[in-house]
Amino acid sequence: MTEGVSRRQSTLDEVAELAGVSRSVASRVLNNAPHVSRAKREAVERAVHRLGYVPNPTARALATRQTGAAALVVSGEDPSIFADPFFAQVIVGASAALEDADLHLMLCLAASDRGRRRVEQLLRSKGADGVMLMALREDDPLSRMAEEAEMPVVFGGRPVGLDPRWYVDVDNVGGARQATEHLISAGRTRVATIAGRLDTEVGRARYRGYRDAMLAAGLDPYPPEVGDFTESTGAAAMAALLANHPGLDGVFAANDNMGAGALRTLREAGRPVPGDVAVVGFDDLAVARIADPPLTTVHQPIEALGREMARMLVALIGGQDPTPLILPTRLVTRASA
Amino acid sequence: MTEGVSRRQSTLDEVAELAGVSRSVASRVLNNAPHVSRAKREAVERAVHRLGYVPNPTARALATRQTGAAALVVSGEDPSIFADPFFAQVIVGASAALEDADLHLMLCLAASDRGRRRVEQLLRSKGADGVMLMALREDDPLSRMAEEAEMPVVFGGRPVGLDPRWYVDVDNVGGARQATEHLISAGRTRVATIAGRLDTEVGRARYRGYRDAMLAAGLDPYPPEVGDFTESTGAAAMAALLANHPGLDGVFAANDNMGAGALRTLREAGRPVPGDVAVVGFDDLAVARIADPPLTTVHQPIEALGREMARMLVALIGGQDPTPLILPTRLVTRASA
DNA sequence: CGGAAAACTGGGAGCGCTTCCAGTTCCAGG
DNA sequence: CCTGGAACTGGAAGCGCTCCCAGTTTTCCG
Repeated sequence: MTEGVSRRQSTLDEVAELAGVSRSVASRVLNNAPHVSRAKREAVERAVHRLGYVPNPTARALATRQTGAAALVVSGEDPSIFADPFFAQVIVGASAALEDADLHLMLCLAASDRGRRRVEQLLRSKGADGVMLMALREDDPLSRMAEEAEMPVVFGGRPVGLDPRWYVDVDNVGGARQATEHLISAGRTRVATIAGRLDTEVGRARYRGYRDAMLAAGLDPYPPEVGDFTESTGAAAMAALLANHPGLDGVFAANDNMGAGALRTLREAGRPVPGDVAVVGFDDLAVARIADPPLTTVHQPIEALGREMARMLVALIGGQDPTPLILPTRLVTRASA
Repeated sequence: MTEGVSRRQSTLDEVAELAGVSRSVASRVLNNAPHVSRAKREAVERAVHRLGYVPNPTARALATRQTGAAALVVSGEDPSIFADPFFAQVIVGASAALEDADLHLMLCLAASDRGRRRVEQLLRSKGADGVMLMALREDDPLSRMAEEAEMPVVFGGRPVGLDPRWYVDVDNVGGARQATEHLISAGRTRVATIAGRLDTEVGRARYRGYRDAMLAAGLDPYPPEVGDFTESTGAAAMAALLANHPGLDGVFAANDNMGAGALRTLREAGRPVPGDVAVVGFDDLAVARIADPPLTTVHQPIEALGREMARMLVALIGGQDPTPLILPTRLVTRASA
């Protein structure tokens, strides 16, 4: 009859006792530190095995002043922003890199006031060894908190109006320029843009890229029609564009969701794509492949973004001073342009 | 000149000293426990404020034997399974519920062997107060680990071959039946199905629902054409179906991704939807709305799934014994059927 | 106004682990 | 056979907080 009843977790003391050594030696074995004779090392290992001992991470954390966890904070006033598959990919990348450093991933959706307060708590109480911050808005209270935190902080994408010391970003300006140039080089001259919220750096940067490309080609940039990166606002923006500039023959949408929305509006308006109007998106998410017609878009290495953020954070935690990173983008040509 | 230099974090002892009380009293104030006079309470609060004191969660965890965190473990041999927007929504729900209980969310993608070992470590070392488990496969090693863990465990969706004590699931059988009935009641009689992997409970349950509905209507169920829940395998499965049963007039796809793939194949094969072949999906993710034609599908309350899992876990952690939950689904009629 | 009950207080013993440091032991080399 | 140093070892002092408990002060009635 196996006694499955909750036998208390065994401790390092018990291991040491069973192995006939002191707690210090047992500890050294577990952290494979030097100064342990082969014999004792083996004795301890045997004891660990027999007892099924697992070190208590909390106690270890208290003693070492290292929590063994890194936090990924996603800001935004609406938790649904997180539903964007973008974040899932970031997480996959970050998770893998943290795993390599044997750190746990804490996820904080800092949408509500309450959530933000908890993040502040986390930052100030050193509840994690470091933090990755994403999707900050203009005047986001998290910016201030992050600055005051005496803790490694890595930004994912540069926040508006801040110039953080450590960040990983994607070449949004370059990508948007490339997308617009693609449209222009295909002979389109009346190219409008559906921009993302201009209180985000992504929204601004992609608009800037569009604008640069237009000016460089000697064309007049259109005033940006702004959406909030969702399909429905993309559709609405496209409708507005069509109403104000019926003659346009190309559209650069600041992300794929809005691009898909634009395609829908164009379809409903009976304007063939790409025959009449060509459309380019940004992100290269699944929706771009599924859209009809499949959306030409700017691919960005999202998983790599997450991975590099985590790596940078790990370096920071390790006392190094890594340099910021800007990841390249690349145009993916499909049927829509 | 403000001394921004890393002044050591202040401790409860310092607060107590500044407030002129003992550490115990200060502690009681912080946990607003009874037996503290109004005067001392205020004195402590003032000291906390002046020192900018924030309790150290690690020390608290060690003393209370509660980590203040719950883990969400997503199994699967491929981390990309996590890219499914499904999980993002689960997380939004779970995160909100955990926030209410003031618990942090740890996310574990247990794809690699290494990842699985880390989860085991977590389970055995009580590195979290409880665990939510999702996407288990048949014979998933996590099942055994979860059983042995002396820690609250809640399953999201029932794992194949296990009958866990606590879980939250969605009415997959009922939803699939409903979807199939919808097809049948629209006059379709040659209804095939694109099933999800049959080594997952979801895949099996949805196939069972399809089968039940067909039999109940006196129709012959088709053998399932199996995909792995991705768009491309959905497209491939549809192609296979078309090759084997060119006469079919309806398809129930076990999720929206595969449904979207099916739509693509049908479009490429020149089979009008829904005129020639009607299609119904499952999940009601964004892709269903964006698909062309928009996909009729079975809506499942994903965010609620996450929320209820977290709530159940919180109850369990609180020593209660909640009952399993099966969340209802509902048919959403769009153009594809 | 006395005494019992209730409210409050602070000392101290942990929680389980790391790590400093003062010994001990063990070898070469002299 | 002795000596200095390198290799080990284990005692003990924390890490910062909770909480039991015994002692002290109030409060409330009869």
